[in-house]
Amino acid sequence: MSGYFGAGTRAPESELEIIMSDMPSCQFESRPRRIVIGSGGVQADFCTNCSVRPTSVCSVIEPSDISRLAEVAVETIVSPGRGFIEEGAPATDFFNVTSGTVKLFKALPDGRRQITGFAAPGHFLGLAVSDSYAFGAEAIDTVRVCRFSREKMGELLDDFPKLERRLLEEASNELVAAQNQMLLLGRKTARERVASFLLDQMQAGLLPGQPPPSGGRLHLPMTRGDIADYLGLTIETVSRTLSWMRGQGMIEVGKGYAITIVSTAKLEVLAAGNS
Amino acid sequence: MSGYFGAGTRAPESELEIIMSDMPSCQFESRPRRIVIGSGGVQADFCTNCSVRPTSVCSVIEPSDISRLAEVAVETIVSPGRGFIEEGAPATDFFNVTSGTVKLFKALPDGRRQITGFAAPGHFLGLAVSDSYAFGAEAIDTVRVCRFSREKMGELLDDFPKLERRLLEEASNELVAAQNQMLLLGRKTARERVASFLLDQMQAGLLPGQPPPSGGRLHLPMTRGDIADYLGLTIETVSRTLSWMRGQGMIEVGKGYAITIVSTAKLEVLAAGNS
DNA sequence: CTGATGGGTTGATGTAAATCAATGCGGTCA
DNA sequence: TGACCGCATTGATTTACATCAACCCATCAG
Repeated sequence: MSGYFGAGTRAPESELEIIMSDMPSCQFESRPRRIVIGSGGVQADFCTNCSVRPTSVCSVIEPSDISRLAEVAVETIVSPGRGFIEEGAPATDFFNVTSGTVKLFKALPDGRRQITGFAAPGHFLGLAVSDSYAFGAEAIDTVRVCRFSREKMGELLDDFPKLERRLLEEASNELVAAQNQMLLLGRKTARERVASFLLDQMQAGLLPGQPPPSGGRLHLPMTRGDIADYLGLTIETVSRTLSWMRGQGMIEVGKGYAITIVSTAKLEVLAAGNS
Repeated sequence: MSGYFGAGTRAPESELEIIMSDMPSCQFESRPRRIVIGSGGVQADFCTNCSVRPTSVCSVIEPSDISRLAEVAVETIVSPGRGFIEEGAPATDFFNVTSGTVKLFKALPDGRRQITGFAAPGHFLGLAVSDSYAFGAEAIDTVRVCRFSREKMGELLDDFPKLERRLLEEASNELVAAQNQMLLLGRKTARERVASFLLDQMQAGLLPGQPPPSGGRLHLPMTRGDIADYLGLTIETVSRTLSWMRGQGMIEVGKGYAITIVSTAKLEVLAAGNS
């Protein structure tokens, strides 16, 4: 439990290209695993121009020190459906999502799966402490992440105390979200869960760094199966509940991954715990 | 979201005695609320002799600086069933549990309740960030806590960077526990939940700072109702499941709050996800 | 064009756990 | 002493959701 940061034993890797199959955290991936890599951290504006820097943990690093950040960050592109953190594997890296959406999950031996959260751009991954990852992570759509080795992250933390405070803030926010999710999973009905989920997704879209949803229009990148695994339900129940909400005039269900929230008020009544 | 620490506006309070009814976080408490207070932080050995210091966040403060800690800590005794953090109330303080067990919970408007965790001695409370508490806290048995104002805590963090890292570690551990609980609540059956709970409680007893359970003997301070609210079940289901486990020769259910684990192996098979 | 595949919806049926209900038991208070 | 209360256990019944199953509609490969 000591040796919190800097305990990593990862071999130095190329700054410019990585083949995912070399990463131990991807051994469970069965699909073809060629991974495209963005240009590495050679130029300083790699971080300066980062679209999520203003909203991510990196924002606490002063522009004058930005090169330090760029040195240790390796940008990686993960294609849809690909996993890049395996539950239980040695925790060698931290990640910062720069685009796309990631699902985080835990699984039981028989395959039952609980998605513990969705990570949008700006989200920091890998905080869970110990020598191995406590959860898995998989790209939903095309995802870009900044990868930091645990070791180098430790050095950064020593040099930039602000970073540590920011990580604590990040962790605390996660904790609040986790507690809300426990209330949802333990005590809410299917309808309440789906309503809460839709409102949360709308809220997330209103945050800086996300494309703003206009007129209640949501673009959910995840499948019904993902939503079910997130809400502790089955695909069928999610589908039926969405259909019921459509019938109630609460939402409109578009083709593909589009859902439009027609009545926020009705959903809020539901989510708060009425039926 | 900024003004993380040090945003508190709490008036200076007596170091020696506190009446709980003066605390805004206790307005919801209907029972008589006279609270006994331990001798305050006047002498330096207040913290030096603290039984949980070795295992709590306070352990990172050097003995030479211990007086700084004692200055800002106020020891409070909370009697059984009494709440000392109200969900949604202004978050003015942090707490460190020094003895007894605390339940942390969130509630829906109609009274449904989810216990998000039990806090044992050494546990740090209040990490959830924002101006108001995201959860409530209530003493299960007689509880002693060290209280720190948010403001003073901010000063401590500025002066002792190690403290910040320790808090991050604490938060990360909480996060792992929360993820496990999400898996439990979303995907495990009643039997699996109760088995996981019993094993967790045994594990918690093995940690330093807790009375070591001998021969699988557990003393659970919480009621069946608390267990149910923690596991997302009803009282009846918890009771039935414990009876079933007794019938299976997995446990023995004693009078009051005593449970003896007879077969850890059988419980582990259950908890891992077999029926 | 055609069959396969993955995601989604909807219907019929089953079941784990909730709900409703009765009973026991150990405190505590009048 | 007896009435009451909180907590726990156990039984009967109900129900929300899971499971099983059929089907639609894209997309994609051959």
